[in-house]
Parts: sequence; structure tokens; C-alpha cells
Amino acid sequence: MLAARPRSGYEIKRLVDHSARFFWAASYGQIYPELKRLEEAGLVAGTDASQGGRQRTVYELTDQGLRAARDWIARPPEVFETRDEGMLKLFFAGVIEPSRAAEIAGERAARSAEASRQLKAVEEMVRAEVPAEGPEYLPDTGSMTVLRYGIEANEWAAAWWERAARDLEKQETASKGEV
Amino acid sequence: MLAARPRSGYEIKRLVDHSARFFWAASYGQIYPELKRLEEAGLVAGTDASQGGRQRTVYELTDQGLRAARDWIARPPEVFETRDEGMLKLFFAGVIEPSRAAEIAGERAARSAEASRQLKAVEEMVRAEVPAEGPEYLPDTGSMTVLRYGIEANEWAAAWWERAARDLEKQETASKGEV
DNA sequence: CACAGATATATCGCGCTGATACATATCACG
DNA sequence: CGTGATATGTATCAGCGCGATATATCTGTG
Repeated sequence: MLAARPRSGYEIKRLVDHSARFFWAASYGQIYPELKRLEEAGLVAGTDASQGGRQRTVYELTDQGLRAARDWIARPPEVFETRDEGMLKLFFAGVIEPSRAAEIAGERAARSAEASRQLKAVEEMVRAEVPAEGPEYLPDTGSMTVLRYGIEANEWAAAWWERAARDLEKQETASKGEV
Repeated sequence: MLAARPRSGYEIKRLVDHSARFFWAASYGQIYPELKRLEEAGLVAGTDASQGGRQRTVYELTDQGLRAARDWIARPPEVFETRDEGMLKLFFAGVIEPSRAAEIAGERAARSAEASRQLKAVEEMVRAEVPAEGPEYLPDTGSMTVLRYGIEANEWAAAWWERAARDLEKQETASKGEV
């Protein structure tokens, strides 16, 4: 984030919450200590930008930091993990409370629908803020691709879980009839 | 997991690694202390099942524990988070190394393809282990639904990123030509 | 001028990750 | 029958992150 321009920890947090949050969240408790560690390592440099009584430290990327960022982006991605409580509950429903399975699938569908809705709002905002700087280079192709993926993946998931909820419900009433 | 049958911490870890891992991973450093906390809270009960010199503690769910599990599954899911380093890299490619964007998308596609392959192997195993106990009740509908979702979602994602990789590459060569 | 909301940083307990250490049991192979 | 590889089992630890809260100042609005 500092590669684009210098920012304070607070600005970074806000940017994360409005964009990367969907695939990589961050808390204050992570950001502030990390900025200090990065400064100690010489990858970022903090400048005091306090106004009056309000403290403020703006960090910028050093040359060494930019090199480290390039190294990082050149390496193949490693972390890829998910924590999805809905899937966990559905996974265990059979041995705990089978009758809730269909409901959980429905809740899962709603969650994905909501996520895609939020991401679409972000997309609208981005489009609005970028008037028309040439037909080609939008905010930037990579991040717009990520955003599009978020929207479409969640739409796909919402539809999938909707169908799963219907199927599970059907199976439930069917087995009740049989027993 | 203990609702299905009593298990040792080691068995729980193995089960997680072979199934839930894709949407909820767990480490020894989480499992063993957690079992102790649950025992202290009266939700599980540990029995010494050492054989010869090999220590072994098997935990089973208490009545109170089963009630707690039912309460848990009745509550709407809360946690839903993702950490996807590939998307993070693509998100930042524009300001760090735009020329890598297409590559990253390709790597992301490969990762999803690999995940769906692994999950299909799990599905095969499950099918093989369950001979044919009536046309209706498979290992159990909920967990099979979760597995199916994992497979299909990753297949969808692999195809999506494949296409994105092609598009990004096309855009790159196009803009090079213009400049 | 008050007050809500935005900007900004710090702090802290608790839990988790990832790795390693340590020990025993089992099994295949010659 | 021994040996080495693999599986079973538990424990531990440093470092880090989460989620919440505390504190303070600045800005805009009625």
C-alpha cells in the first residue's frame, strides 16, 4: 500500500477495510506493530506529520522496501486459507442436528449474496471516482480483476447454496415420509 | 467430531487434515489445550487409554457437551474469512510489478485446480468406503454437500482465473504495442 | 458552543500457528 | 530376528494476530 503513496497506519487500516478485507483482513494490533518492525528493518521510513496536538506518523517505502516488495510479488503465493463457520456447521450437522442442514445452507447462501452486494457497491464507487482517463487503464487491471472475482465468485456461491438448501430440504421431508 | 465417537487429540488432528482442513484447519497447539479446556468445563471427558508405554487419552462428549454442540449449531454462523495471498499479490501488482499480473492469475488458477483435484480424491475414498447402505443415506448429506461445494467451487474458480490470466496477458501485450 | 463523528495511536489478554522434541508401536524387508 | 521407516501420540514454545477498548484531538453541523 505504501508503494502507491505514503500513508499513516490509520489510513492503511481504512484502505484494507474498504478493499482487501474480503481476501486479507488486518487489525490495528497487526498494523501498528508491523510498521514499527518494518521501520526497524529499514523497509519503510516514518515521518512525523502531527498537526497541532494530534499525533500522526506517515510511513513511506524506502528503496530497500520497494525491492523487498518486488521480491515478495515475484515469489509464488503460499497462504491460501479459509475459515467458514457455516460449512463447519453443515459438516457436523449429521451427527448433531440433521434437521438444521437445509437452514444452514440457506444462511450460507444469504452470506454470499450479501458479500457480492457489498463488493458491487465498492465497484460502483471505484467507477464513479475514475471519471474517464482513457479507455484503457482503469484504477488498475489487477485490483479490478480481484474485485470482479469477488463479485462473481460470491454470486456463484449464493446460487449454489440456494440450490443446496432446496435439495437438503427435499431430502429431509422425503426421508421423514419414508420413516 | 466427538459427537460421532470418542477420539484422541491425534485422531482429531488427522480427521481435520483429511476433511475439514479446506474450510477450517486446526493445529496441535490448538487441539490439545482446547481438549483440556473443554474437559475443565465439563463438556468432554478424557479416559486414559494408554497401551504399554504409549500414552493415549481418548475424549468423549458428555451430555452437557452434546447440549453445547446443539446450541452451537443452532446459532447462525459468524466466522467467515479468507486469506488468499494470490489475490493480495494481484491486488498490488499494479503499483509494484504490473507485468506479473497475468502470471499470478495463472498460478491462482493452478491452485484452485489442485484443490479440486485433492477434494475429488477425498470423494472417491468416501464413496469406496461406503459400500451401498441403501440408496439414500450417504456418509451424511451435510458433509457430502460441503465436499461437493469444495470441488465445484474450486473448479469454477480455476476456470475463472484461467480466463482472467488470458485477458490480463492480452491487455499487457496490447498496451505495450500502444506505448 | 456543544456534540457527533472522523482521525490517530496504543495497549493487552488470550489464543493460534508452525515447528520441534520426544517417546513408543507397527510393519515391511532381507 | 533386527533394522529402519513410518505411524501414533502428546507436549511445548516464541512470536504473532484478533478484537476490544482507551485516550486524545480535530472537524463539521445545527
